[in-house]
Amino acid sequence: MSFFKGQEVFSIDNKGRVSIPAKMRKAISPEANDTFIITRGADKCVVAYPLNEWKKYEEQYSTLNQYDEKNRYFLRMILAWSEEVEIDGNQRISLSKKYLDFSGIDGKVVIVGMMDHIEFWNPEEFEKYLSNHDESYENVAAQVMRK
Amino acid sequence: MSFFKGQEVFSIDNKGRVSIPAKMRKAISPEANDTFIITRGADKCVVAYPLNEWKKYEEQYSTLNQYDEKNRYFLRMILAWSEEVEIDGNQRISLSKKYLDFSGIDGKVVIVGMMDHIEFWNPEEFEKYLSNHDESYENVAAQVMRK
DNA sequence: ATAAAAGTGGGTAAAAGTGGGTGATTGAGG
DNA sequence: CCTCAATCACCCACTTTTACCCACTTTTAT
Repeated sequence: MSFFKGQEVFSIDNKGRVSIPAKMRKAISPEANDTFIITRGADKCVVAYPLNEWKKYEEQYSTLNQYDEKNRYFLRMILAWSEEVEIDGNQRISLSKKYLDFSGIDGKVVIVGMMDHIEFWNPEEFEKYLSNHDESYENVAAQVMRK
Repeated sequence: MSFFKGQEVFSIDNKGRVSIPAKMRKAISPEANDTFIITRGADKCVVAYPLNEWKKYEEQYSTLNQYDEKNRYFLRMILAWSEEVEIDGNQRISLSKKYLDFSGIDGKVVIVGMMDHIEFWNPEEFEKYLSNHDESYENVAAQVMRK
């Protein structure tokens, strides 16, 4: 199982191409078959799951009853935003326009490793996100990790 | 098994022809034999099942008790609206008039991958559908994916 | 210090998406 | 039964986007 971590600031060129940081690349399982699934994050960022990690979610989705209205809505939201991309010969993926628009990414991008996936942020948005949390890191950590 | 995903905005010409998005085309199994079954969706959209996926539903349908009035209604709605089409030399299918009328599709169409099938929406109707869901995506996601 | 790997940028051939013409097929009306 | 119009299948043509290759600079490893 993959476990991504770390943070990098990389360029994104005018074709939407971003390199996958070498350190994170090492965490990709061969089962991913050089393929990522891109989708929107819960926050204002774009996320990329290696194929093998994504498949775990696919399995869950397939068990949902499509005759239920709520389930259909959920599936449409998830799936409509999802797209499969392959890593090119230069270890890059390319993000299509809708993802750049959604996240406001342009020119520079912050890449964050988040365990089973990678996140792409507009650098200013990432800054803003961090500073919007008035609670101290220690406090949140204490709450989250309470047994 | 096929797994469609993604969302595209494509043109539909005055002959009713729509390209199958290349990304979704890659998810079609060869068993589908370049054939789709078109029918109406549960919502105001047109749906297309690759032949092999449709056959799974056919099996389910044939187990339904036809002496039950509700079952008969359901089967008539599904089957009366179903039609088989083949992908042409340019990777397109053509939607006959009744589907365009039902869904209000004209000129532009939103194509959504939904696991075992593809959906075709009038862009405005799709917008409306999304905005009619007052519940936030996170909320629904939390409910649906609750273990 | 040098070689290898990582990150960045650009050119080009192929694929994808879109539109139209034509001859065969069908089906309604005379 | 025949005719004409509408529909459809097939072919070709064009534009835009994507995939693939090469090249260069910077960083890392030995």
